[in-house]
Amino acid sequence: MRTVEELCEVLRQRGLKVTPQRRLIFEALRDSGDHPSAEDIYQAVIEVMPDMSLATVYHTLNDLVGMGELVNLDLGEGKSRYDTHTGSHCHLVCLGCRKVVDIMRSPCCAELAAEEARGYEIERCDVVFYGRCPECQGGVHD
Amino acid sequence: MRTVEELCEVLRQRGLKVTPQRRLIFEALRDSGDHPSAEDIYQAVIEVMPDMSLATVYHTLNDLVGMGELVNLDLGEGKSRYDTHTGSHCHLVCLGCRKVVDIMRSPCCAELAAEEARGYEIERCDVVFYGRCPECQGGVHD
DNA sequence: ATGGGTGCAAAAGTTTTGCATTCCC
DNA sequence: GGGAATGCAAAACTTTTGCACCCAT
Repeated sequence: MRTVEELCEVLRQRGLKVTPQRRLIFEALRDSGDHPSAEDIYQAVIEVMPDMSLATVYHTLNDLVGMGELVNLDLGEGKSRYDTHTGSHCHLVCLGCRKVVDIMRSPCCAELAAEEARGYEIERCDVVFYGRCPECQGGVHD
Repeated sequence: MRTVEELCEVLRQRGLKVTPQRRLIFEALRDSGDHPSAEDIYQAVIEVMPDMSLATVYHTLNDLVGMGELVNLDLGEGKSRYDTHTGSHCHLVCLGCRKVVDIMRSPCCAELAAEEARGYEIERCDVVFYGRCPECQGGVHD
């Protein structure tokens, strides 16, 4: 992820405005090592700016996704998570605690044989591994 | 996917009841070549049984998923799609028309090096390719 | 007859939208 | 000053749940 100042510069270059709310959301994204949901970001920012609206959080996150500065992850939880790593990589999700970790390698299956691609122009490939992290092994299952 | 009669037999073996609603939902799944959403199945069954409730559709689909007879696909659309192919395979989604096709091969990236797995017990791996089908190429983007 | 299934409506949860007000440029 | 951003509330949308009634076994 770019620095907060770089993201502000991206906004300016697009004629968008740099507001305290947006700067705070950028900082929350930078500080959330994890893969936060919109609600996670909202909870983080209202610690500092209690009047911030959840709608503002969604607007800003959607803007970042639209500018290619953030990735919207759908891990089958019924809500989105966001990833500041915009490069191609895989994810590993714990079926117990739902923790998500990055696997920093390009999906090896990104190569699709011509007869498999059926004439599609492939744009990207999402790979998600599901398993149990060390802490959740041996415990109750789901 | 099993035949409708086989699915009914699975229900009986579990002490569950075979109702006209459930049989109709099984038929709708069998006849929807595609990867239908709950709403798609609902629209199909109310053609025949107009009083069927959407809640019944959800109940039955969830039961099938719980019994391992159906797979709940999350393709980042904000709603679930269902796949009667329960074996391991990949999916290819058109970013234009959202059509989904199966790629009948086991995800080759299912092998995760020990240092990448970080001690996780890997259970399964979802692979989704995103691209543009022949009909949606050259047209407007999204 | 009995326990599970169904239909209806309401609820829950996430995300979007309309609109008046605020404020960055 | 002007147009975009914000906050609030309501709406949209998918999915779940509570409950009274019904029906397959």
